[in-house]
Amino acid sequence: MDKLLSNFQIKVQESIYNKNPQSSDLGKRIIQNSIFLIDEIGFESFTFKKLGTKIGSNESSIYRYFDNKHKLLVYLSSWYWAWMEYRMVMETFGISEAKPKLRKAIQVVSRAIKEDSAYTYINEVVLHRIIINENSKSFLTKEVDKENQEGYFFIYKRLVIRLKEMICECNPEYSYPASLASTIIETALHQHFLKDHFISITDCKNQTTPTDFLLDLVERTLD
Amino acid sequence: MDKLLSNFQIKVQESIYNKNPQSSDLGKRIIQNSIFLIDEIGFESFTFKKLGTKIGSNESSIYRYFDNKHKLLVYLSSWYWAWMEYRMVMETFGISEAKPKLRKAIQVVSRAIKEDSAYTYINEVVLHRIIINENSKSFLTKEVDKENQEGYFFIYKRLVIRLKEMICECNPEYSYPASLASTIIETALHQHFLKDHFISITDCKNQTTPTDFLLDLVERTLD
Amino acid sequence: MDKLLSNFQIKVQESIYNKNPQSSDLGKRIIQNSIFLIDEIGFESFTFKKLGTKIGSNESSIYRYFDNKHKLLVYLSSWYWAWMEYRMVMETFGISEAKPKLRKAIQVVSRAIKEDSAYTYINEVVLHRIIINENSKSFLTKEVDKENQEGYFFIYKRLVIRLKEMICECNPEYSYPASLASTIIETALHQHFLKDHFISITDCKNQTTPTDFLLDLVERTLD
Amino acid sequence: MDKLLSNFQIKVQESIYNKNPQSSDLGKRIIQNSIFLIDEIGFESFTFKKLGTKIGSNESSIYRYFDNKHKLLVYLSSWYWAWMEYRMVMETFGISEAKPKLRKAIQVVSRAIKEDSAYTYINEVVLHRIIINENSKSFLTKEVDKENQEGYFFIYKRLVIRLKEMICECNPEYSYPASLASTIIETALHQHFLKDHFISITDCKNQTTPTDFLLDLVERTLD
DNA sequence: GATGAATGAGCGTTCATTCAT
DNA sequence: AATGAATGAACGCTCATTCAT
Repeated sequence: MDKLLSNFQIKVQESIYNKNPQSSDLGKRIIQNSIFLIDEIGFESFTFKKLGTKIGSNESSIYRYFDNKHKLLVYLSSWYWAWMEYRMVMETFGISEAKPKLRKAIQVVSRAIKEDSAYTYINEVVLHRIIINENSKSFLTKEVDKENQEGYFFIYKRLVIRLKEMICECNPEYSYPASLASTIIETALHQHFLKDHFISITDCKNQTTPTDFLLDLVERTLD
Repeated sequence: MDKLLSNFQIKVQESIYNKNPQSSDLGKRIIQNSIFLIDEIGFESFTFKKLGTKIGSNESSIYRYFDNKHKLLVYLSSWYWAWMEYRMVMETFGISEAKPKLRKAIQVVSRAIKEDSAYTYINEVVLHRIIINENSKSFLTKEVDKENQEGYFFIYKRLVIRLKEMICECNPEYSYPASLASTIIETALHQHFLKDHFISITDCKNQTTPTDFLLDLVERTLD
Repeated sequence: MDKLLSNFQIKVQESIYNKNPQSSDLGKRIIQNSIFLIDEIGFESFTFKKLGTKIGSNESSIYRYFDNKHKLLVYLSSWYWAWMEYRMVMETFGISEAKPKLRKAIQVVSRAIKEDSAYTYINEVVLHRIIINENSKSFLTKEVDKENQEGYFFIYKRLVIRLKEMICECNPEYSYPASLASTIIETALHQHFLKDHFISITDCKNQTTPTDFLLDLVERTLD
Repeated sequence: MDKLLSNFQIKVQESIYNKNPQSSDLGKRIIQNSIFLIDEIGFESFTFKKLGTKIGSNESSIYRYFDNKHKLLVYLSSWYWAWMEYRMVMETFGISEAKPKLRKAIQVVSRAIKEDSAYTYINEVVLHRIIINENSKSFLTKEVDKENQEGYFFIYKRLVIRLKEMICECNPEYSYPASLASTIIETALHQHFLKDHFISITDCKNQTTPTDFLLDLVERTLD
């Protein structure tokens, strides 16, 4: 499957970028290094100027690809969720029973990403770290409605809806499948954050991942 | 109780501010108007310069109270959670049974804030709106660990821990009381956001608040 | 005469351009659309990038024709004055008496351009508008003397000198024929501007054109 | 009279600046040196950064006074015309006859400014030079109507109207007093420019100033 | 000849902050 | 204690231009 994935190009909403970063070497360097740089200094301190310095290129070149750092974050976020969705679809594909299928899906979205799959210029371990810290900033803005209409969060929402459908298949009577699905996705990130920074308000440790908590939670809820 | 509350001063960690904004008229105007301004233009666009203009005061005066806008956000956030904790404590005080007590607590933290209690210079309806949008930005930073050590998030965590304890009282066997508690708090905000912006991935509407979803979720989980 | 004009190529100083825009389709599109774009957004906001976008071409292509936007303006200006001179020569050709000849010449340079002659890719109505607004910027620069030596304003000056000669023929005793001629040309543009923007300091209206004022002025001056 | 002038503060429309440059030492240095710098390098090349360097101050300080270089130009222009108006009023004050009064007014607005009156931080000789070159750029913009409504060109127009009234007093029958007045002002500048750069299309020399031409023109026109 | 990509330089602006009052 | 003025630093962005194809 990894072989297969390596040929598969993750597709991100065109409206987010001016020029597809996957279409050139510079574009790939922008993506690759923005992940490292955001991880290193945080999104607030991150600027195109610093990124330009890192990739040995003028910041003006980066503007060819993205209008501003916010759009770049939306891109990274979309890429992450597209990748996540792909994995979820692949890993649950062969499972016919509803419950094991949902369990697998939850595992996919909540497990720690342990090794770099190395089949692209994107380091998924680091990307996962920045998604935990920065994902919500991509939509917690004053422009969220306008950007939502332009499809900026389409992939993210599609993933949640897939999860919701799996929940419905498990228990068609359940009243809050969408809310549960969005809570799972959000919690998968949030508990990771808590385990790293606010350990007193989570039960997750490096051994006990959010996965255990979520699997348990969903099982109790849907049964 | 409202009477009581009006005399009760919400106390916020001293390390956050340079001079207590509750100690002067200017300080109160800073708090009062920062809430309105952040609600209006968003935290990213918010600056001390703009706030200064709004309150008819020089920006340099605001520095007497807060070192930077991030600390002001932490203050507002802490104030919100202190206020929430106070309400939770008050409203659950008389309830002796564990389950109804927890139910009430969940209601308090997740219900829509409908009317302005008007007993302070703080507009809680608007504050609630900015907490939904900006709360996570107060800790999703590179300085989180340092600031956590200085107690910036103490009140927030104490509230979660109170909730966790109520969960434990309901079901001492349950393995993830802290994670569940933090998930409740997070979800209470997040589902509000979704209902306002991403309606396709929530079941909450203006009628069906996050409260219903959370009460149902917790009941199923702990029984 | 229109027939004749359509075959007649307005010739502009070679030193202004790198490649003659009349020699290719792209060149003509550059001229045609630069007139519309300058009219639309003003010369200050006008850039080759925006022009490139408008004509569906890369900005670098425009550099083949003009070194910079200033030279393009000089080109448009020269084209306008060459066209104006041509019309003046044509329309006064058959008139033998000095005074009616001068009167006709003044009419030609000062009248409102009402209809699009449509025999070229250049919209003269719009070009007239941008000449009113931008002509003086072509010479009010620090480089004026150098550019003047290179012949950038040759056509403009030749037109004024033609007018001066007509003035001399009317009244060989008059002491300021050149100043009067240049004032006529300048005033023909300036009063158009005033009538559109500063109506309190002109007597020109849409009915009373600069022509009336100028004819009257010259008549009184030369008699 | 010079004594009197030195106490008289030229007043410029408040809407043009953020902070009155006459109110501080830095403000005066900004005005003083902007005149020299614009004269030296031209308005197109002039930037706040360069001005900041010249006055040994950060460009950001200049923004306290003017939003942009265009507003600074409008300020200089307004100052010039206010100063001109003041001189015109003073020098014509004692003249009761209409014709000599008008002649004096024309002399005031068109004569070469020969010496620095030295009673302010403003060098009028240099200011006159930049007005000749840059004045028209203050209104030949896309924003002219909006700015006109905000009173940016009030002083300029008031001067023209004063001149117009003098013309009317000379000859109440004359049909184009406003156009003649605006032409005089414009020509006073334009002929100065031509004498310095396009000598072939003016009769003005260093000896024969625009004044002679204009006095003659007006006399012939109004008699 | 025309184009697309990339770039260096610098512009206008804002921000957070300091200093003097 | 509060304010106003001034500033250094850096941000986001655009421009004109070059280079390779």
